[in-house]
Amino acid sequence: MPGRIQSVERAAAILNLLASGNRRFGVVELSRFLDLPKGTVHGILATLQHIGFVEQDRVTGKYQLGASLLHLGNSYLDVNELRTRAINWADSLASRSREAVQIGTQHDGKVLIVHHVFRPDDSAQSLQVGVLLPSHATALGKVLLANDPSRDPAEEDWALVTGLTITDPSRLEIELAQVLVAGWAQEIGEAVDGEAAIAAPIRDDRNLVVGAIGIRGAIERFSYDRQHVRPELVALVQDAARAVSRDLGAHRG
Amino acid sequence: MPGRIQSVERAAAILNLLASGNRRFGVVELSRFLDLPKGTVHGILATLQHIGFVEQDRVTGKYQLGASLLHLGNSYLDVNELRTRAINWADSLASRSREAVQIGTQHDGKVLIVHHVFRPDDSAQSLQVGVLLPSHATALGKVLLANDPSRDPAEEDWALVTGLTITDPSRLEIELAQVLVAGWAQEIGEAVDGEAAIAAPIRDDRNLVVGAIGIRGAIERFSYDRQHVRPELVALVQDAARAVSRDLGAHRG
DNA sequence: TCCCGAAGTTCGACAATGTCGAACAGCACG
DNA sequence: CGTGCTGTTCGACATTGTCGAACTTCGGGA
Repeated sequence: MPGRIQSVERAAAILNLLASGNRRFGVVELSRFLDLPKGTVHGILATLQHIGFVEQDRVTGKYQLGASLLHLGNSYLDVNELRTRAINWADSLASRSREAVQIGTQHDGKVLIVHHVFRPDDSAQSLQVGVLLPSHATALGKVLLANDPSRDPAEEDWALVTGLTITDPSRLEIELAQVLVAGWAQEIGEAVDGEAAIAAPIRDDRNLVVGAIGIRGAIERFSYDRQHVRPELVALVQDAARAVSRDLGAHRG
Repeated sequence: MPGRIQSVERAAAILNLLASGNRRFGVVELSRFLDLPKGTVHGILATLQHIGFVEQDRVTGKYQLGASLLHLGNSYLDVNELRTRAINWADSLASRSREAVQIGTQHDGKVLIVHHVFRPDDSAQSLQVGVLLPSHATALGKVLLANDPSRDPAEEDWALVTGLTITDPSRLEIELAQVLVAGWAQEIGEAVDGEAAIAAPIRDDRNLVVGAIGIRGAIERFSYDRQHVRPELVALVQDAARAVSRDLGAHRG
């Protein structure tokens, strides 16, 4: 019988639910979400627990994600070609720009951060690898959206992240069109209050955009008028993006 | 039918295999490892690919881990109580000791790093969250082994990591006994050439050891004679461990 | 103190489900 | 142009997971 394996898909649905709120879930709660008998859900949970993908709180009986997933996620980083190739250039971009560097891929309509270099000379930063960020509010996301031919612009609805986030679809489309021709994107205070970012696309050997690299930091260092970012920084990001693309086998630009 | 769900366990076995070498695996290769028909393996892989847990190289047809796992692993960190409670104390330990801080849990006989604070004023460090380290060669691991009542000392065989790694079981047992009474462990050049580490146990509300916190850095800063570490550093680590334990609800020191 | 409700867990019958292995298709090498 | 690898498809079979009712445990009200 060809097709998807039901129990594996259900197990994945449970894991995704568990990942969706940072809290523990009960059996009946999960069974309501998935519209499945609680006996069935319990059986899957018992299996997932046995393999370490979920853990059960010994006092409340509720379930949460398990430690094995942390190691699996980390192992993914080792085989991610984009990240492997980009690491060296990311370090260099960080030291030249003196800002934090992020590398992201499109995942599920959002931006998945696969690499993060801290800003030099500043250790009070939190690590972002593995985080999913909203596409429309980040420079990385705008680059990925603008270069994604297979998306449906009408479909999504964009949530407000900060007061400055672009939520109007038509205004976003205009900006994405500009990003596409310019070859880079900016973002000023749209994702985090007081922070700005710049990003440029990374292309593979078929010249398809497979990711984006960018820098992020305080608005004051990125922009003098809170409208336009400093061209020197844009040039640094574009140089890094081109260098990574070349490493991945891209031919043009 | 109570018990484990076969297909889910098989899917997990495939994921673990894929995580075990940083390379791509073919269908037949996996089917040989698991002793399953390749049709079966292919069906599971197709499902795992559909849910984003594995990805297929479009040119070679081989499989590797998928990006969804990175996000799931990161989500695990949000619900990990040990990590949540320990973060603040870890930052403080890092700034007091001026060394990199690690927090680890026992997982599969090894040490799983769940949190990592970079050494202040030094940005050339690689992130370790999600990494599995050998127990017998690290200070964190020694603390966890010494406090694990359910392990079988005879069973394991300890691999050489550096020239200084302890591989003799009886010598290791003696050291673990000392760790247990002293309440902390050291490690000098046994995991990484030129690096030393100190760790102490973290206890939960039942006074069981659920993790360990420690610092790691260049041997020269940790020890003057390459035999004993500086007592001031040990005191800092023990203070931090006690503080985290108190946060977790532990009663006695 | 008792009862009720809601939680997590167990269990067995049923049939839907995943498994198996042979056959197919595509590629690289000789 | 065959030969030996891949990864993939397919259908029959019976193993396997699913379902839902019954059990147990816990905690809050009455």
